[in-house]
Amino acid sequence: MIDIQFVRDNPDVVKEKSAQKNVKVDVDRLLQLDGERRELLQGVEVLRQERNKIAEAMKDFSGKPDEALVEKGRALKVEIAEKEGYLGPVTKELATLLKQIPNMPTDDVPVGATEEENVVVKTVGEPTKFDFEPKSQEELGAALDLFDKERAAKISGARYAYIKGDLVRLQFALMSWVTDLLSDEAFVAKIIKDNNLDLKPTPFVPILPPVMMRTDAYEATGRLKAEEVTYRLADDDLWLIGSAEHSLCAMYQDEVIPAEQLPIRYLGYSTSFRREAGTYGKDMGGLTRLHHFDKLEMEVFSDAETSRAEHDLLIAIQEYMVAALELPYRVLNKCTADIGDPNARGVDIEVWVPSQGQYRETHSADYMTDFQARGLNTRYRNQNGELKFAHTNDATAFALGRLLGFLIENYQTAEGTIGTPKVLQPYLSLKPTI
RNA sequence: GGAAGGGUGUCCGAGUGGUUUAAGGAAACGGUCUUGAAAACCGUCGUGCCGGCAACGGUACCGUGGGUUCGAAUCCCACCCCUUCCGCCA
Repeated sequence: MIDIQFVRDNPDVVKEKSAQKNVKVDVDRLLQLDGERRELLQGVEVLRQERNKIAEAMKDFSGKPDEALVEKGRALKVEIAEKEGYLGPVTKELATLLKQIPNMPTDDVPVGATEEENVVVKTVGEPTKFDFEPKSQEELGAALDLFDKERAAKISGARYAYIKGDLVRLQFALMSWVTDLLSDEAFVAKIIKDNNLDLKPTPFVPILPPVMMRTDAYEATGRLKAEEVTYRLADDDLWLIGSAEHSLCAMYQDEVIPAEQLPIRYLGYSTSFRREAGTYGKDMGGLTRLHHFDKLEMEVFSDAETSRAEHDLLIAIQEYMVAALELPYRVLNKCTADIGDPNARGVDIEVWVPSQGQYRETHSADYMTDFQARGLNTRYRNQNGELKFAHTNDATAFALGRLLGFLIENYQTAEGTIGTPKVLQPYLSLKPTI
């Protein structure tokens, strides 16, 4: 949620930046309601003050009530109820409009109307070359018996898979590697130093979050989409999370975090559930787009002063990990239309996919400033003793399903087997296929 | 699924109609004492909203929403959540 004071002070900025995000908002109506609400509120508060004065006076008459005062109190009660009746709907509509306003993009977010206008910041490595005809992940999967979508379709439907054998071991190796890496303070310190960031080297705490969330908490995160996007367990008022980020960012709802505990860095692991409605026919092959996939996700709570550096840290870690896997990749600075409503900034990393001859998204990094925490009422007390809304950042560590498919394509050999990335070799002692 | 207990400030916890401006304790912060620290002692210490340049004033808030009352943390109704025990169970 945005700060209403910001809207009052900068209505034109809000209009302009909302439009850049393709979000329709009625700022004029919002401000009109805000004015009405304040006027009504003052009227009500004056009456409440009178009522409180009567109550105060009545304290002295305990035992023998003053009929005149009682009568005045009765009249006030009716009047207050009437005015409060006007206040209710105005407050409600105002809240609805306020929730529709997206976070303001930072100045270094390119303005664009569609994802076509995302800006490629850099490209690292050359598209993988093969001196043989490379196979697609579907072909590799079939040849090496790494996943089975036909049987999954029989029992669950389209967009499900049985992931098997060495591909499972590859996933576990990736998970172990990343968990060890990010839990290591020296590693975090190194990335901070290499990127000239002014941050504490607090390591990431591995965490397994709940995969179901209540409606109220989910809504507060700003991440709950309609039932077309998120799976709902209607009988229990629960939703299946679309990312570990969703239950991680809600962890400190209605809490005040002591400043010395910041930053809090988590490495969450969970299965991510997505209905993928509206994507019929898209990415039907392989493991690129399934109804659920396992994902390692970084989540950071920080103060306002360091949150942008935390964002840069997460991107640097992402790059480090993709580069360590020796995958060709590029980094995109997403344009205003492509970052989410709660985002102030968003960066994607895309990995080269040989069978598609293009880069495909495997990572994203989201910088929310205090927008998300305001909705969740997650605060911290700064050194001056003031309460501030926390700043949140999240970023993909690895979206395993999709990454596994892209990884095996890049690592395939002329013999039809798959090589093992160097960094995973301590975790993976594979024979024939990998 | 059955039964019982409970939701109060950063935390613990008292509080069954008006001196609640929420007792008391802890933590935190400031000070006294001390070579320094600890301890002890003294002091400060809730949040949101509205108005105000500010000092400050007003108002709301004791799980949520209704209700009773001149007046509700306190009484009534509904709901939500947590804990414990039983049942089931990886």
